[in-house]
Amino acid sequence: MITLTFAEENYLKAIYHLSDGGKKGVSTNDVSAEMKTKPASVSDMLRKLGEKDVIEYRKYYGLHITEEGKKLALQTIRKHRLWEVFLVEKLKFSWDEVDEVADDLSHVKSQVLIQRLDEYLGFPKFDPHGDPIPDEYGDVRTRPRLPINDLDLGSIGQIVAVKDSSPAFLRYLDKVGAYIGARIKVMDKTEFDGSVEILVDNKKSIFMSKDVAGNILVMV
Amino acid sequence: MITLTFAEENYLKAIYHLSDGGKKGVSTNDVSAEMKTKPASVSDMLRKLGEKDVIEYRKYYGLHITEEGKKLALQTIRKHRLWEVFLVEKLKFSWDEVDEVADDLSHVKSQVLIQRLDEYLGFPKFDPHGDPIPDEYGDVRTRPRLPINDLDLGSIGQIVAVKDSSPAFLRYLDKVGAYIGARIKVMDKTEFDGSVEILVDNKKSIFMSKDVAGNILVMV
DNA sequence: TTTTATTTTTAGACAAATCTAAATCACTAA
DNA sequence: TTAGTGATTTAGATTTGTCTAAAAATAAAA
Ligand SMILES: [Mn+2]
Ligand SMILES: [Mn+2]
Ligand SMILES: [Mn+2]
Ligand SMILES: [Mn+2]
Repeated sequence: MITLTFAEENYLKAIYHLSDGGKKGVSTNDVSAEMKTKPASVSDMLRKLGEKDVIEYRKYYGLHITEEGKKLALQTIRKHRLWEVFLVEKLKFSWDEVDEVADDLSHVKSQVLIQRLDEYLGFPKFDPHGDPIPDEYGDVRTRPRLPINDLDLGSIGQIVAVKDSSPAFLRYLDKVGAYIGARIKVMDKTEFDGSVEILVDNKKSIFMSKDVAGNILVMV
Repeated sequence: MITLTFAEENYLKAIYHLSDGGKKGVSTNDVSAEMKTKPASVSDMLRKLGEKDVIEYRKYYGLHITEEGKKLALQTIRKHRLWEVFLVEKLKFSWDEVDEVADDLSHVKSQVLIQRLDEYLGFPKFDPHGDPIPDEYGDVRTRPRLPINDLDLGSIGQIVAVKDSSPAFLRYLDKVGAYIGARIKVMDKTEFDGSVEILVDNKKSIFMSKDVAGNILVMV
């Protein structure tokens, strides 16, 4: 049985995200930027993760996450997202405050704890940012979703997730009145700068830059 | 502002308990036994805790916890006990399963988390083992309580806490039907071996050894 | 193809927390 | 009052995770 340390677990989760769930290859510098540690530290960690067979690592050529690695990462992600649900649903945190705390909580060891928490929360399928919560076997039911950018003029959809979960971005969304579950319609698209105007819940109109529109994911 | 590492926090909590809340002096071997680490490791840690002024440490003569140390220990204890309440009240853990998990949870950094948790739990005053939960300023309202041993024959009282919180002892109490809040009456005391017979809730009679009786605390 | 720039790894150091083995101190029992 | 025992500390090693500085490898440009 593979056991990971606290830090290895963190790296693996970051690698999973950078891998886009296992498709893309990932470089040392990618991981360094994501983890905010120096490339030298990353090299060392990659060697260890390679030895534990959770990634396939070739010196100077980056890494690929393995099936085993994916499974373990998904367990950590499951815990993280369940705690995020707990913090928002039960403790009334706002969605921009939960990530850091959930990161801490998700390192608590007990299996039973997570089972009971899941049950207590009513087996939620998505976290406060719209990201799917893997089940205890690591299965994750993805739903097709695309950035507002990719919608045609006049098309309608529903906001189901955000790509960027940084507090700054989430607070911006709060301010303009965008939220997970909101029904939207694309009212205008500006070719020149990629900005978009959408109508939320048939009531409120929001202008947003290309950058913002690219970070809001909708289901059509 | 004094900041303690994960391990220092654990040691300080153990020291607080061994100090009986600050009265008694504590030896290196005491701490070693409590923490299940070697005396050599303890010596090193005591030096560090001494440098941080959370204990007063004289080589070869043991230690005393300082006021500052008490405050910090009580913060950790507060977190620990609030999490224990959460696990029992909300996640349906039994009282013999919570200590280890609560130990992990109580190292999560966020202040806000603990405030919100406290609020969510309805500002509980006691944990599942009957121990008082310090408030955010470290104030702890103690109530007079004494071991069943010290009760006279025929006297009545109410179980308010246990001195030993080990799973083995707690499961024993479950088995014989003793619990926090139970009303008891001392029916018999045997001088010879210190064993006691009590009547629980005017219904169930329990025989217990001196050892057991000494670990059940009652309010008269 | 050769040079240059960028990325990545190695080497060496450090802090934290632990251990074992050896040395030292303090108390106690002759 | 001193020898011996037990408690405690020191010395030195190990693991984990991080860093800086320097070396090496790859990728890009000339
Ligand atoms: Mn998160
Ligand atoms: Mn999330
Ligand atoms: Mn406890
Ligand atoms: Mn307790």
